[in-house]
Amino acid sequence: MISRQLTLVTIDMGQTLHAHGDVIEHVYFVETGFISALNVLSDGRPIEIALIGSEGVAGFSVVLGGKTAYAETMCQTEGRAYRMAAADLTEVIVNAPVLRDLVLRYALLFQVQVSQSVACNAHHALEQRLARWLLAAHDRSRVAQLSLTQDLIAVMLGVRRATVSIAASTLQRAGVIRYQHGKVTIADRVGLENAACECYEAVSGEYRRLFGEEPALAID
Amino acid sequence: MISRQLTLVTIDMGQTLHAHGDVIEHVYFVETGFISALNVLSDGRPIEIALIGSEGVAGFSVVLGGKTAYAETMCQTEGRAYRMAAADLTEVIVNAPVLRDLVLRYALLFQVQVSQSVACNAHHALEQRLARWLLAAHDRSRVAQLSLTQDLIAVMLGVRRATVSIAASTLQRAGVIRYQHGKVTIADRVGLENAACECYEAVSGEYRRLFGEEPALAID
DNA sequence: CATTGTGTGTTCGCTACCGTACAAACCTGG
DNA sequence: CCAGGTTTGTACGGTAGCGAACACACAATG
Repeated sequence: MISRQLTLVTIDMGQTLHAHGDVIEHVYFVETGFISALNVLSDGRPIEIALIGSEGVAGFSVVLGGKTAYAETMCQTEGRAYRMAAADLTEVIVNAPVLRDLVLRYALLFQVQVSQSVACNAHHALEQRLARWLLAAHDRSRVAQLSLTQDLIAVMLGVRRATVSIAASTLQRAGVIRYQHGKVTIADRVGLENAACECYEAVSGEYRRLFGEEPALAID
Repeated sequence: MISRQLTLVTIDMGQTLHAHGDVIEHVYFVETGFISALNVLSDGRPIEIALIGSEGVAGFSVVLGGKTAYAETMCQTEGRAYRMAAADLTEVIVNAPVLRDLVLRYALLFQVQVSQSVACNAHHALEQRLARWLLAAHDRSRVAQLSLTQDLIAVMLGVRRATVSIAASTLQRAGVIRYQHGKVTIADRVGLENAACECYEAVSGEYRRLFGEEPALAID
């Protein structure tokens, strides 16, 4: 009965679940909302390495043998998650091969996201990257209107806010998004997909390959 | 007796061990030399996401449940590696917790490398990144003179060769490296460390944290 | 209603790196 | 020792994004 060790908790926008270097006390199986995994440089500048939604687990690196968090995890929306003590997870997976394989497979998907971001950041224009990011956020929140400032997105993408503003204006003029004071609305999902680089599709494809056909994890 | 399933093979410079999308037939426990893990965009442009040396295993993603390779692995030097059938590895680790934990911990280190590259590529100047890359290559080959053209390094770092040439000239004028027609010599290791960004130290530190104190894997 | 804070659009000059190109230096094989 | 391929240095104009700054729009509060 794994459910004994799970607690449903609410997660708040801006909340840090794991700070860099901290011992990982809990992992979070996301239910709703989404979480950014960040790499923080010594001067404090963070940059996003991957987005975590209901497909994922924040703090999964305990399963790979990590005691402390390398990536920070920070909530980008309010939402809900099942929290589990890290020690319970590492213990329980010994005799729960299905759960273990699922978490390991997620670790692989996470890695694919980060790898793709390396290529994307190196070779794709900001406007495409912004579109890709909005699509990923949209997938994970499933609402058309997101509470996201350009300032925040700029930090995630590792660019200036002004640069995001210009790219967002272009997308807005094309009619695919609308921006209103801290809120983005996805007006034309297909248009946004066309505006994004291949990286969105590359990661989605890998997600389908890894998790596609089978049912979602039923926690009992 | 794991050694029964291991074959010592030579790896050649330029050889591709896993191509993107291919079924992973074998994994390679690197003995000498080093291997680049690459993310290839659909237009064919590759970019390096991590370096694999004797600390690592090319093709480790089978342990996470991946059947096909997402990252390409390509040898940057000649060297030696113990090759093992992927199926044998996944089978053997069921009853070899030490080996399994070691490979999983390596998967985590690999992830740290890729994550750090995201931040590094976004925020650090090419000269620092070049220094970082040379240090990583030097660590893994343990020889001061490396057979590496600027063209190759440019592809790895995702920049033009001309840009590498300029950065290399600066490092050369500072006396930390020497370049002679396809061969780089590390002349001043400490100077090179000073020229590199924090990312080199961040990854090394994480390596020590994950693998530092214990003896290397004794395969018997 | 006025005030204050927050978010957005846009500007300035600046720099790192781009794509392309070409010549010089270097190694190798005949 | 010469010819041809490889590697490196350097140049050109072009551009995406930088840091800093400012005005304006909107939202929340008293």
